[in-house]
Amino acid sequence: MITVDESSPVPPFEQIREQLGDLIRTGAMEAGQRLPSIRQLAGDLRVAAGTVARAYSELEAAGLLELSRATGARVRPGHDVPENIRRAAADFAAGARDQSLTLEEALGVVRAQWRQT
Amino acid sequence: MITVDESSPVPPFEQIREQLGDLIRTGAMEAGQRLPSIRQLAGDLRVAAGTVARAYSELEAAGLLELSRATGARVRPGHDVPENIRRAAADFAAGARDQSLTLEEALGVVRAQWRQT
Amino acid sequence: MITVDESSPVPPFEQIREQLGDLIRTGAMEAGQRLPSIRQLAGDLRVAAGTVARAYSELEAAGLLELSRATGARVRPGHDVPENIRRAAADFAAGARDQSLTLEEALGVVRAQWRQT
Amino acid sequence: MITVDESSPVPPFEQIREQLGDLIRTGAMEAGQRLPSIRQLAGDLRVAAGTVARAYSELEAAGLLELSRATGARVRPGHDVPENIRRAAADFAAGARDQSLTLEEALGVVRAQWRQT
DNA sequence: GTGGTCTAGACCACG
DNA sequence: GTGGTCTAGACCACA
Repeated sequence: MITVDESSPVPPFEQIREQLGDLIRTGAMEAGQRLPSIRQLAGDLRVAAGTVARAYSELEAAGLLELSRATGARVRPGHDVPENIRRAAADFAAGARDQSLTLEEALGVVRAQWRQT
Repeated sequence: MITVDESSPVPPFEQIREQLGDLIRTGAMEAGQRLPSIRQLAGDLRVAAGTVARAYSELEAAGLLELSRATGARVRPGHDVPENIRRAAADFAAGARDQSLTLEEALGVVRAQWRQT
Repeated sequence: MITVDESSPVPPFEQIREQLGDLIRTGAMEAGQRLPSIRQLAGDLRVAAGTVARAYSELEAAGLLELSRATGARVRPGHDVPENIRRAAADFAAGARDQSLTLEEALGVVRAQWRQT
Repeated sequence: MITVDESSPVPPFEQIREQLGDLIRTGAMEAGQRLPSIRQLAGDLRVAAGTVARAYSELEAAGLLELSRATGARVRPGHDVPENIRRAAADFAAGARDQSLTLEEALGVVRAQWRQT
Protein backbone atom coordinates (compact mmCIF):
# COMPACT_ATOMS: atom_id res chain seq x y z
CA MET A 1 0.00 0.00 0.00
CA ILE A 2 2.98 2.26 0.67
CA THR A 3 6.24 2.18 -1.18
CA VAL A 4 9.60 3.78 -0.45
CA ASP A 5 11.83 4.67 -3.35
CA GLU A 6 15.36 4.75 -2.01
CA SER A 7 16.76 6.22 -5.19
CA SER A 8 14.62 9.32 -4.70
CA PRO A 9 16.19 12.46 -3.30
CA VAL A 10 13.20 12.80 -0.98
CA PRO A 11 14.15 11.18 2.32
CA PRO A 12 12.21 8.04 3.31
CA PHE A 13 10.40 9.56 6.29
CA GLU A 14 8.95 12.26 4.03
CA GLN A 15 7.78 9.70 1.50
CA ILE A 16 6.02 7.75 4.22
CA ARG A 17 4.47 10.81 5.85
CA GLU A 18 3.26 12.01 2.48
CA GLN A 19 1.70 8.73 1.42
CA LEU A 20 0.04 8.12 4.78
CA GLY A 21 -1.36 11.63 4.69
CA ASP A 22 -2.74 10.95 1.22
CA LEU A 23 -4.45 7.78 2.40
CA ILE A 24 -6.08 9.62 5.28
CA ARG A 25 -7.20 12.63 3.31
CA THR A 26 -8.67 10.55 0.51
CA GLY A 27 -10.63 8.46 2.95
CA ALA A 28 -8.79 5.25 2.19
CA MET A 29 -8.23 5.17 5.95
CA GLU A 30 -11.29 6.16 7.90
CA ALA A 31 -11.41 8.23 11.06
CA GLY A 32 -10.71 6.13 14.13
CA GLN A 33 -9.05 3.38 12.17
CA ARG A 34 -5.89 1.96 13.66
CA LEU A 35 -2.62 2.21 11.76
CA PRO A 36 -0.04 -0.56 11.74
CA SER A 37 2.47 -0.37 14.58
CA ILE A 38 5.71 1.43 13.97
CA ARG A 39 7.72 -1.75 14.07
CA GLN A 40 5.24 -3.54 11.87
CA LEU A 41 5.30 -0.91 9.14
CA ALA A 42 9.04 -0.47 9.43
CA GLY A 43 9.49 -4.17 8.87
CA ASP A 44 7.20 -4.19 5.84
CA LEU A 45 8.98 -1.26 4.24
CA ARG A 46 12.49 -2.50 5.12
CA VAL A 47 13.18 0.72 6.91
CA ALA A 48 14.51 1.64 10.35
CA ALA A 49 11.83 2.03 13.04
CA GLY A 50 12.94 5.59 13.74
CA THR A 51 12.09 6.52 10.19
CA VAL A 52 8.47 5.46 10.58
CA ALA A 53 8.33 7.01 14.04
CA ARG A 54 9.31 10.35 12.61
CA ALA A 55 6.64 10.15 9.93
CA TYR A 56 3.98 9.30 12.53
CA SER A 57 5.12 12.07 14.80
CA GLU A 58 4.91 14.68 12.07
CA LEU A 59 1.46 13.47 11.09
CA GLU A 60 0.42 13.88 14.71
CA ALA A 61 1.78 17.42 14.74
CA ALA A 62 -0.27 18.08 11.59
CA GLY A 63 -3.38 16.88 13.39
CA LEU A 64 -3.99 13.88 11.17
CA LEU A 65 -3.04 11.23 13.71
CA GLU A 66 -3.57 10.53 17.37
CA LEU A 67 -0.73 8.70 19.05
CA SER A 68 -0.91 7.00 22.40
CA ARG A 69 1.37 4.45 23.92
CA ALA A 70 -1.42 2.07 24.80
CA THR A 71 -3.67 2.10 21.76
CA GLY A 72 -1.16 2.86 19.05
CA ALA A 73 -1.87 5.28 16.22
CA ARG A 74 -5.39 6.18 15.14
CA VAL A 75 -6.74 8.41 12.39
CA ARG A 76 -8.26 11.64 13.64
CA PRO A 77 -11.53 12.73 12.04
CA GLY A 78 -12.21 15.79 9.96
CA HIS A 79 -9.38 15.65 7.50
CA ASP A 80 -10.86 13.79 4.61
CA VAL A 81 -11.24 15.66 1.39
CA PRO A 82 -14.79 16.34 0.11
CA GLU A 83 -16.26 13.78 -2.20
CA ASN A 84 -16.44 16.11 -5.20
CA ILE A 85 -12.72 16.78 -5.00
CA ARG A 86 -12.01 13.09 -4.88
CA ARG A 87 -14.21 12.58 -7.89
CA ALA A 88 -12.50 15.33 -9.86
CA ALA A 89 -9.14 13.80 -9.00
CA ALA A 90 -10.29 10.33 -10.02
CA ASP A 91 -11.68 11.65 -13.32
CA PHE A 92 -8.46 13.44 -14.06
CA ALA A 93 -6.36 10.42 -13.15
CA ALA A 94 -8.42 8.13 -15.36
CA GLY A 95 -8.17 10.54 -18.30
CA ALA A 96 -4.44 10.94 -17.90
CA ARG A 97 -4.00 7.19 -17.82
CA ASP A 98 -6.00 6.85 -21.02
CA GLN A 99 -3.53 9.17 -22.70
CA SER A 100 -0.78 7.02 -21.22
CA LEU A 101 0.78 9.82 -19.23
CA THR A 102 3.08 8.83 -16.42
CA LEU A 103 2.17 9.76 -12.87
CA GLU A 104 4.91 12.35 -12.81
CA GLU A 105 3.66 13.95 -16.00
CA ALA A 106 0.10 14.02 -14.69
CA LEU A 107 1.19 15.67 -11.45
CA GLY A 108 3.15 18.15 -13.52
CA VAL A 109 0.05 19.20 -15.42
CA VAL A 110 -1.81 19.82 -12.18
CA ARG A 111 1.14 21.74 -10.78
CA ALA A 112 1.32 23.90 -13.87
CA GLN A 113 -2.41 24.63 -13.86
CA TRP A 114 -2.28 25.39 -10.16
CA ARG A 115 0.34 28.03 -10.75
CA GLN A 116 -1.59 29.57 -13.61
CA THR A 117 -4.82 29.87 -11.66
CA MET B 1 8.26 31.75 -14.60
CA ILE B 2 10.48 29.16 -12.96
CA THR B 3 11.56 29.06 -9.35
CA VAL B 4 14.16 27.05 -7.48
CA ASP B 5 13.52 26.16 -3.87
CA GLU B 6 16.88 25.71 -2.17
CA SER B 7 15.33 24.18 0.91
CA SER B 8 13.81 21.29 -1.05
CA PRO B 9 15.50 17.91 -0.97
CA VAL B 10 14.95 17.74 -4.73
CA PRO B 11 18.15 19.02 -6.34
CA PRO B 12 17.90 22.24 -8.38
CA PHE B 13 18.59 20.64 -11.74
CA GLU B 14 15.62 18.32 -11.21
CA GLN B 15 13.36 21.18 -10.20
CA ILE B 16 14.30 23.05 -13.34
CA ARG B 17 13.87 20.02 -15.57
CA GLU B 18 10.51 19.29 -14.03
CA GLN B 19 9.12 22.80 -14.32
CA LEU B 20 10.35 23.28 -17.87
CA GLY B 21 8.84 19.93 -18.80
CA ASP B 22 5.52 21.03 -17.28
CA LEU B 23 5.57 24.26 -19.27
CA ILE B 24 6.17 22.37 -22.49
CA ARG B 25 3.61 19.66 -21.90
CA THR B 26 0.91 22.10 -20.88
CA GLY B 27 1.47 24.14 -23.99
CA ALA B 28 2.71 27.21 -22.13
CA MET B 29 5.68 26.95 -24.45
CA GLU B 30 4.71 26.12 -28.01
CA ALA B 31 6.53 23.77 -30.33
CA GLY B 32 9.41 25.47 -32.08
CA GLN B 33 9.64 28.22 -29.50
CA ARG B 34 13.09 29.16 -28.36
CA LEU B 35 14.08 28.72 -24.71
CA PRO B 36 16.31 31.13 -22.87
CA SER B 37 19.98 30.34 -23.26
CA ILE B 38 21.62 28.23 -20.58
CA ARG B 39 23.61 31.14 -19.24
CA GLN B 40 20.64 33.47 -19.38
CA LEU B 41 18.41 31.19 -17.36
CA ALA B 42 21.23 30.34 -14.98
CA GLY B 43 21.71 34.00 -14.27
CA ASP B 44 18.01 34.59 -13.67
CA LEU B 45 17.76 31.66 -11.28
CA ARG B 46 21.03 32.49 -9.50
CA VAL B 47 22.36 29.06 -10.34
CA ALA B 48 25.53 27.77 -11.98
CA ALA B 49 25.37 27.31 -15.74
CA GLY B 50 26.18 23.62 -15.45
CA THR B 51 23.05 23.09 -13.40
CA VAL B 52 20.80 24.44 -16.14
CA ALA B 53 22.85 22.62 -18.76
CA ARG B 54 22.12 19.34 -17.06
CA ALA B 55 18.39 20.04 -16.94
CA TYR B 56 18.37 20.95 -20.65
CA SER B 57 20.38 17.89 -21.52
CA GLU B 58 17.97 15.57 -19.74
CA LEU B 59 15.01 17.22 -21.40
CA GLU B 60 16.70 16.61 -24.73
CA ALA B 61 17.17 12.95 -23.84
CA ALA B 62 13.44 12.82 -23.00
CA GLY B 63 12.65 14.16 -26.46
CA LEU B 64 11.12 17.42 -25.26
CA LEU B 65 13.89 19.71 -26.42
CA GLU B 66 16.12 20.10 -29.40
CA LEU B 67 19.57 21.42 -28.59
CA SER B 68 22.02 22.62 -31.17
CA ARG B 69 25.15 24.62 -30.80
CA ALA B 70 24.95 28.21 -31.76
CA THR B 71 21.21 28.14 -32.43
CA GLY B 72 20.12 27.44 -28.90
CA ALA B 73 17.36 25.27 -27.49
CA ARG B 74 13.94 24.80 -29.07
CA VAL B 75 10.77 23.00 -28.03
CA ARG B 76 10.15 19.83 -30.02
CA PRO B 77 6.62 19.26 -31.25
CA GLY B 78 4.27 16.47 -30.30
CA HIS B 79 4.58 16.50 -26.52
CA ASP B 80 1.76 18.75 -25.46
CA VAL B 81 -0.95 17.20 -23.37
CA PRO B 82 -4.47 17.04 -24.91
CA GLU B 83 -6.78 19.92 -24.17
CA ASN B 84 -9.31 17.81 -22.28
CA ILE B 85 -6.63 16.67 -19.85
CA ARG B 86 -5.59 20.24 -19.26
CA ARG B 87 -9.19 21.16 -18.64
CA ALA B 88 -9.68 18.33 -16.17
CA ALA B 89 -6.54 19.41 -14.34
CA ALA B 90 -7.67 23.03 -14.25
CA ASP B 91 -11.10 22.03 -12.93
CA PHE B 92 -9.56 19.91 -10.24
CA ALA B 93 -7.10 22.63 -9.27
CA ALA B 94 -9.85 25.22 -9.01
CA GLY B 95 -11.98 22.94 -6.83
CA ALA B 96 -9.08 22.08 -4.56
CA ARG B 97 -8.30 25.76 -4.10
CA ASP B 98 -11.91 26.46 -3.21
CA GLN B 99 -11.58 23.95 -0.39
CA SER B 100 -8.37 25.71 0.58
CA LEU B 101 -6.19 22.67 0.08
CA THR B 102 -2.49 23.27 -0.30
CA LEU B 103 -0.78 22.31 -3.55
CA GLU B 104 0.93 19.39 -1.85
CA GLU B 105 -2.36 18.09 -0.48
CA ALA B 106 -4.00 18.39 -3.86
CA LEU B 107 -1.16 16.49 -5.54
CA GLY B 108 -1.50 13.86 -2.83
CA VAL B 109 -5.14 13.29 -3.65
CA VAL B 110 -4.28 12.76 -7.31
CA ARG B 111 -1.44 10.44 -6.39
CA ALA B 112 -3.71 8.37 -4.17
CA GLN B 113 -6.45 8.12 -6.79
CA TRP B 114 -3.87 7.21 -9.41
CA ARG B 115 -2.72 4.25 -7.37
CA GLN B 116 -6.28 3.10 -6.78
CA THR B 117 -7.23 3.17 -10.44
CA MET C 1 43.30 -1.17 -17.31
CA ILE C 2 41.57 1.95 -18.60
CA THR C 3 43.18 4.75 -20.53
CA VAL C 4 42.01 8.21 -21.47
CA ASP C 5 43.26 9.72 -24.71
CA GLU C 6 43.18 13.48 -24.31
CA SER C 7 43.78 14.04 -28.00
CA SER C 8 40.61 12.19 -28.99
CA PRO C 9 37.53 14.15 -29.96
CA VAL C 10 35.53 11.75 -27.82
CA PRO C 11 35.20 13.38 -24.39
CA PRO C 12 36.88 11.61 -21.46
CA PHE C 13 33.67 10.66 -19.68
CA GLU C 14 32.52 8.82 -22.81
CA GLN C 15 35.82 7.02 -23.15
CA ILE C 16 35.60 5.85 -19.57
CA ARG C 17 31.98 4.80 -19.89
CA GLU C 18 32.75 2.90 -23.08
CA GLN C 19 35.76 1.06 -21.75
CA LEU C 20 34.12 0.13 -18.47
CA GLY C 21 31.08 -1.09 -20.39
CA ASP C 22 33.37 -3.24 -22.55
CA LEU C 23 35.03 -4.76 -19.50
CA ILE C 24 31.67 -5.65 -18.01
CA ARG C 25 30.15 -7.04 -21.17
CA THR C 26 33.18 -9.16 -21.97
CA GLY C 27 33.18 -10.64 -18.51
CA ALA C 28 36.50 -9.10 -17.51
CA MET C 29 34.56 -7.79 -14.54
CA GLU C 30 32.20 -10.33 -13.08
CA ALA C 31 28.70 -9.68 -11.82
CA GLY C 32 28.72 -8.44 -8.25
CA GLN C 33 32.31 -7.33 -8.40
CA ARG C 34 33.10 -3.99 -6.88
CA LEU C 35 34.45 -1.19 -9.06
CA PRO C 36 37.04 1.28 -7.88
CA SER C 37 35.55 4.27 -6.11
CA ILE C 38 34.90 7.38 -8.17
CA ARG C 39 37.68 9.29 -6.48
CA GLN C 40 40.06 6.37 -6.72
CA LEU C 41 39.60 5.93 -10.44
CA ALA C 42 39.63 9.68 -11.02
CA GLY C 43 42.97 9.88 -9.30
CA ASP C 44 44.43 7.02 -11.34
CA LEU C 45 43.27 8.51 -14.62
CA ARG C 46 44.31 12.06 -13.67
CA VAL C 47 40.79 13.24 -14.22
CA ALA C 48 38.30 15.24 -12.15
CA ALA C 49 35.99 13.19 -9.95
CA GLY C 50 32.92 14.59 -11.67
CA THR C 51 34.08 13.14 -14.96
CA VAL C 52 34.19 9.60 -13.58
CA ALA C 53 30.93 10.22 -11.71
CA ARG C 54 29.19 11.02 -14.96
CA ALA C 55 30.51 7.86 -16.60
CA TYR C 56 29.34 5.75 -13.64
CA SER C 57 25.98 7.44 -13.62
CA GLU C 58 25.38 6.72 -17.30
CA LEU C 59 26.42 3.11 -16.85
CA GLU C 60 23.87 2.87 -14.06
CA ALA C 61 21.20 4.30 -16.35
CA ALA C 62 22.17 1.65 -18.91
CA GLY C 63 21.65 -1.04 -16.29
CA LEU C 64 25.25 -2.20 -16.19
CA LEU C 65 26.08 -0.84 -12.75
CA GLU C 66 24.46 -0.60 -9.38
CA LEU C 67 25.39 2.51 -7.43
CA SER C 68 24.64 3.03 -3.80
CA ARG C 69 25.93 5.55 -1.36
CA ALA C 70 28.45 4.27 1.07
CA THR C 71 28.70 0.82 -0.45
CA GLY C 72 30.15 1.88 -3.77
CA ALA C 73 29.57 0.64 -7.29
CA ARG C 74 28.95 -2.98 -8.25
CA VAL C 75 28.53 -4.81 -11.54
CA ARG C 76 24.95 -5.86 -12.21
CA PRO C 77 24.45 -9.39 -13.52
CA GLY C 78 23.02 -10.40 -16.85
CA HIS C 79 24.94 -8.18 -19.22
CA ASP C 80 27.86 -10.32 -20.22
CA VAL C 81 28.11 -11.26 -23.85
CA PRO C 82 27.77 -15.00 -24.70
CA GLU C 83 30.95 -16.99 -24.90
CA ASN C 84 30.61 -17.77 -28.60
CA ILE C 85 30.47 -14.08 -29.43
CA ARG C 86 33.57 -13.45 -27.40
CA ARG C 87 35.31 -16.29 -29.21
CA ALA C 88 34.32 -14.98 -32.63
CA ALA C 89 35.62 -11.55 -31.64
CA ALA C 90 38.88 -13.01 -30.38
CA ASP C 91 39.34 -15.03 -33.58
CA PHE C 92 38.70 -12.00 -35.70
CA ALA C 93 41.05 -9.85 -33.64
CA ALA C 94 43.83 -12.42 -33.88
CA GLY C 95 43.41 -12.72 -37.66
CA ALA C 96 43.42 -8.97 -38.13
CA ARG C 97 46.59 -8.64 -36.11
CA ASP C 98 48.26 -11.31 -38.22
CA GLN C 99 47.58 -9.17 -41.27
CA SER C 100 49.00 -6.22 -39.31
CA LEU C 101 45.81 -4.21 -39.45
CA THR C 102 45.47 -1.39 -36.96
CA LEU C 103 42.67 -1.52 -34.40
CA GLU C 104 40.85 1.26 -36.20
CA GLU C 105 41.03 -0.58 -39.50
CA ALA C 106 39.80 -3.78 -37.90
CA LEU C 107 36.85 -1.99 -36.34
CA GLY C 108 36.14 -0.44 -39.72
CA VAL C 109 35.85 -3.85 -41.35
CA VAL C 110 33.35 -4.95 -38.72
CA ARG C 111 31.42 -1.72 -39.11
CA ALA C 112 31.24 -2.15 -42.86
CA GLN C 113 30.12 -5.77 -42.65
CA TRP C 114 27.55 -4.83 -40.03
CA ARG C 115 25.97 -2.33 -42.36
CA GLN C 116 25.91 -4.81 -45.22
CA THR C 117 24.20 -7.54 -43.22
CA MET D 1 25.82 4.48 -48.23
CA ILE D 2 27.55 6.96 -45.92
CA THR D 3 25.95 8.76 -43.04
CA VAL D 4 27.08 11.69 -40.91
CA ASP D 5 25.92 11.90 -37.32
CA GLU D 6 26.05 15.54 -36.36
CA SER D 7 25.40 14.84 -32.71
CA SER D 8 28.59 12.80 -32.49
CA PRO D 9 31.68 14.36 -30.96
CA VAL D 10 33.69 12.99 -33.88
CA PRO D 11 33.93 15.76 -36.48
CA PRO D 12 32.17 15.16 -39.82
CA PHE D 13 35.32 14.94 -41.92
CA GLU D 14 36.62 12.13 -39.73
CA GLN D 15 33.37 10.24 -39.99
CA ILE D 16 33.47 10.49 -43.78
CA ARG D 17 37.13 9.55 -44.04
CA GLU D 18 36.56 6.59 -41.79
CA GLN D 19 33.54 5.24 -43.62
CA LEU D 20 35.08 5.70 -47.06
CA GLY D 21 38.20 3.92 -45.87
CA ASP D 22 36.04 1.07 -44.61
CA LEU D 23 34.31 0.74 -47.97
CA ILE D 24 37.64 0.59 -49.80
CA ARG D 25 39.30 -1.85 -47.45
CA THR D 26 36.35 -4.22 -47.44
CA GLY D 27 36.22 -4.28 -51.21
CA ALA D 28 32.84 -2.60 -51.45
CA MET D 29 34.64 -0.17 -53.71
CA GLU D 30 37.04 -1.87 -56.08
CA ALA D 31 40.42 -0.65 -57.18
CA GLY D 32 40.18 1.86 -60.00
CA GLN D 33 36.58 2.69 -59.28
CA ARG D 34 35.67 6.34 -59.38
CA LEU D 35 34.31 8.03 -56.30
CA PRO D 36 31.57 10.64 -56.42
CA SER D 37 32.80 14.18 -56.91
CA ILE D 38 33.44 16.27 -53.84
CA ARG D 39 30.51 18.54 -54.54
CA GLN D 40 28.27 15.60 -55.35
CA LEU D 41 29.01 13.82 -52.08
CA ALA D 42 28.89 17.03 -50.09
CA GLY D 43 25.43 17.72 -51.46
CA ASP D 44 24.21 14.22 -50.61
CA LEU D 45 25.50 14.42 -47.07
CA ARG D 46 24.33 18.03 -46.50
CA VAL D 47 27.86 19.00 -45.64
CA ALA D 48 30.21 21.76 -46.77
CA ALA D 49 32.38 20.85 -49.75
CA GLY D 50 35.53 21.59 -47.76
CA THR D 51 34.57 18.88 -45.30
CA VAL D 52 34.52 16.22 -48.00
CA ALA D 53 37.65 17.66 -49.58
CA ARG D 54 39.50 17.21 -46.32
CA ALA D 55 38.38 13.60 -46.01
CA TYR D 56 39.49 12.84 -49.59
CA SER D 57 42.80 14.54 -49.06
CA GLU D 58 43.57 12.53 -45.95
CA LEU D 59 42.62 9.32 -47.72
CA GLU D 60 45.05 10.26 -50.48
CA ALA D 61 47.77 10.85 -47.92
CA ALA D 62 47.01 7.38 -46.52
CA GLY D 63 47.48 5.91 -49.98
CA LEU D 64 43.92 4.73 -50.40
CA LEU D 65 42.90 7.26 -53.02
CA GLU D 66 44.34 8.85 -56.11
CA LEU D 67 43.23 12.40 -56.75
CA SER D 68 43.61 14.25 -59.98
CA ARG D 69 41.91 17.36 -61.16
CA ALA D 70 40.90 15.87 -64.48
CA THR D 71 39.70 12.39 -63.61
CA GLY D 72 38.43 12.96 -60.09
CA ALA D 73 39.09 10.51 -57.26
CA ARG D 74 39.86 6.84 -57.87
CA VAL D 75 40.50 3.93 -55.55
CA ARG D 76 44.11 2.80 -55.47
CA PRO D 77 44.73 -0.95 -55.51
CA GLY D 78 46.30 -3.09 -52.85
CA HIS D 79 44.41 -1.97 -49.81
CA ASP D 80 41.58 -4.42 -49.62
CA VAL D 81 41.50 -6.69 -46.64
CA PRO D 82 42.02 -10.44 -47.26
CA GLU D 83 38.93 -12.50 -47.84
CA ASN D 84 39.34 -14.56 -44.68
CA ILE D 85 39.36 -11.45 -42.52
CA ARG D 86 36.21 -10.22 -44.19
CA ARG D 87 34.60 -13.56 -43.58
CA ALA D 88 35.57 -13.57 -39.90
CA ALA D 89 34.15 -10.07 -39.54
CA ALA D 90 30.93 -11.03 -41.28
CA ASP D 91 30.55 -14.12 -39.08
CA PHE D 92 31.11 -12.08 -35.98
CA ALA D 93 28.69 -9.38 -37.10
CA ALA D 94 25.99 -11.90 -37.88
CA GLY D 95 26.41 -13.59 -34.50
CA ALA D 96 26.32 -10.32 -32.63
CA ARG D 97 23.15 -9.33 -34.44
CA ASP D 98 21.56 -12.63 -33.52
CA GLN D 99 22.19 -11.79 -29.88
CA SER D 100 20.69 -8.39 -30.59
CA LEU D 101 23.79 -6.48 -29.62
CA THR D 102 24.05 -2.91 -30.84
CA LEU D 103 26.84 -1.97 -33.22
CA GLU D 104 28.56 -0.04 -30.47
CA GLU D 105 28.45 -3.02 -28.12
CA ALA D 106 29.80 -5.32 -30.82
CA LEU D 107 32.68 -2.97 -31.55
CA GLY D 108 33.34 -2.80 -27.83
CA VAL D 109 33.74 -6.55 -27.59
CA VAL D 110 36.28 -6.52 -30.43
CA ARG D 111 38.11 -3.61 -28.84
CA ALA D 112 38.27 -5.41 -25.52
CA GLN D 113 39.50 -8.64 -27.07
CA TRP D 114 42.07 -6.72 -29.10
CA ARG D 115 43.53 -5.24 -25.95
CA GLN D 116 43.64 -8.58 -24.21
CA THR D 117 45.48 -10.32 -27.04
C1' DG E 1 26.79 34.40 -29.09
C1' DT E 2 25.48 29.02 -28.43
C1' DG E 3 25.81 24.28 -26.16
C1' DG E 4 29.28 20.84 -24.10
C1' DT E 5 32.75 19.55 -21.33
C1' DC E 6 36.41 19.71 -17.77
C1' DT E 7 38.46 21.17 -13.35
C1' DA E 8 39.04 21.83 -8.50
C1' DG E 9 37.04 22.29 -4.44
C1' DA E 10 33.09 22.21 -1.57
C1' DC E 11 29.03 20.39 1.01
C1' DC E 12 25.47 16.87 1.93
C1' DA E 13 23.49 12.28 3.48
C1' DC E 14 24.34 7.76 4.29
C1' DG E 15 26.47 3.83 6.80
C1' DG F 1 34.72 6.24 3.56
C1' DT F 2 30.82 6.32 -0.40
C1' DG F 3 27.96 8.51 -4.26
C1' DG F 4 25.57 13.05 -5.66
C1' DT F 5 25.32 17.59 -6.39
C1' DC F 6 26.64 22.54 -6.80
C1' DT F 7 29.83 26.33 -7.96
C1' DA F 8 32.81 29.26 -10.59
C1' DG F 9 35.66 29.68 -14.11
C1' DA F 10 37.80 27.88 -18.11
C1' DC F 11 38.29 26.13 -22.96
C1' DC F 12 36.44 24.21 -27.29
C1' DA F 13 33.77 24.05 -31.78
C1' DC F 14 30.25 25.88 -34.22
C1' DA F 15 27.74 29.51 -36.82
